[in-house]
Amino acid sequence: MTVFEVLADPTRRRILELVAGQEQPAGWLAENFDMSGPAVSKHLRVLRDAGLVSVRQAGTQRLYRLDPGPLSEAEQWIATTTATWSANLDALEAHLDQTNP
Amino acid sequence: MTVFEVLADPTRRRILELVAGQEQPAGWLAENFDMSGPAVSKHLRVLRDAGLVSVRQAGTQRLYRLDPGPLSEAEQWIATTTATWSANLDALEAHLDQTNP
DNA sequence: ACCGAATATAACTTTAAAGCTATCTAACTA
DNA sequence: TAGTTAGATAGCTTTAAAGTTATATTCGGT
Repeated sequence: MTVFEVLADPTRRRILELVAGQEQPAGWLAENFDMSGPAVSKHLRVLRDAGLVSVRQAGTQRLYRLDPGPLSEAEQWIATTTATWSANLDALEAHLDQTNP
Repeated sequence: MTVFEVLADPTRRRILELVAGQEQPAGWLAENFDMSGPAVSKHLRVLRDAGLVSVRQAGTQRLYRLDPGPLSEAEQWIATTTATWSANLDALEAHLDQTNP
């Protein structure tokens, strides 16, 4: 599953927001959503497999925290694509300046 | 459909790359993919609805170009989330520096 | 060793996205 | 104005993601 596919789901984006500030136990995360525990657990699984979160066992609970690596991968794609766009925009403007002084 | 949902599909991401540099006709875009024309047309529809591309009629063909607005929206979400993460990382390091001089 | 709490996995159902073929629309061209 | 080309829409099928309940696992406490 690619980063963008993982980010497509709003529940998963919200989870990432919740664990960005500090690590949080799975149970507490689940409380934030209007769905069953297993459903949230499955989302956590997807996030783990994609490397977007990491887990740490603390007694009986599992603490999740953000792992920003894959996020910057996505950010890069956006930045590159946008850069290509503005490069071309600049070229166009330069051309207009030249032909229409 | 949210920006991230739209970006989840690899065909759509590739289309955005193809129209980032300069506007391109729908037919030429379709040639770049191993799928039917209508399938590509549907992706273009999704991209239009999301405001990620705009179209211009040129004779018999339709020229698509990137519209970067919604992209920066997605970029912002990533940036904010990452920022929250590093803010906390900084706080943690400061704490460690303080307790472990 | 046993029990309860926290979380994960299994098996299943429902829904929607993505593809296909066939058909329609719009614009240029003879 | 009839034909041709470019592209979009309609209707349909298949696949996979996301949810559900039930069951399994793992750890700490008694």
